[in-house]
Amino acid sequence: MNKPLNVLKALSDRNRLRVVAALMHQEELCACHIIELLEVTGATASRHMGLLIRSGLVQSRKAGRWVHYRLTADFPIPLFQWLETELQTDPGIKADRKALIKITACKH
Amino acid sequence: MNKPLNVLKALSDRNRLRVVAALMHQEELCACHIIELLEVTGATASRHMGLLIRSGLVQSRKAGRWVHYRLTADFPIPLFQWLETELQTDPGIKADRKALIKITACKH
DNA sequence: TTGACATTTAGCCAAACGGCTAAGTATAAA
DNA sequence: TTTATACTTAGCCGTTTGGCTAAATGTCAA
Repeated sequence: MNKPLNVLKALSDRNRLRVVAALMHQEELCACHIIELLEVTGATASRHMGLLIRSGLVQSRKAGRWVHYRLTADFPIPLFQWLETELQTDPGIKADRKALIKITACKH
Repeated sequence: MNKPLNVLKALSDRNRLRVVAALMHQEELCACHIIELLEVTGATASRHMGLLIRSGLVQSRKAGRWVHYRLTADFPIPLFQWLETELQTDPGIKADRKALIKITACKH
């Protein structure tokens, strides 16, 4: 049960869940956007993203000095559905979405 | 995002996931069955079950000296679906199901 | 090639977690 | 009412986790 367990562990941290929630409505996010959103150091953000990648939920794309993250094509659909309904009305997530509008305004 | 986060945290432990997987095919399990399945002390099992209950995934029913656990009626359906497909073929879970046949043979 | 910038890796630290034993509570049986 | 049984709560202890800073890596610009 390692695969589903790793997925559940990956999602069972507030900041990682915030990133996944953001990627559910954002297609792609640069590392620096995630740093700004979570208000953590680059090192911390990088470690979180590494864990999400190893869980198979997220993939990364390197573009020059920047790294862009997105959900993988095989992100489990039922999980996506459940998160969508659960997080739709969440105040924290709604605040994040609002914050992301400003954060992603500066393109890389 | 506390509710979904608590659900994810509740499921992100191997032993708790094993219990939930068991309850997906078992309707109801007594505490002593869970102790036998996980091979942990009663105290440890009790703490895990308390956490699952507080997450809203599991409910308990006291019958005399025994406590029986089952999934709640509002166990998230997409989550159930996903776990079912992911765990269906898992060797550990299959072994658990087999073990449960013997464990639940003695009725309370 | 050098310098600046974006990200990752290594290593430290406090907090959270999961196991245990021992003690407490509740119920049934003697 | 006493004793045994089923579970929970409290408290200890080693491991994991999530944050940080500092150092390493990789890429672009000057």
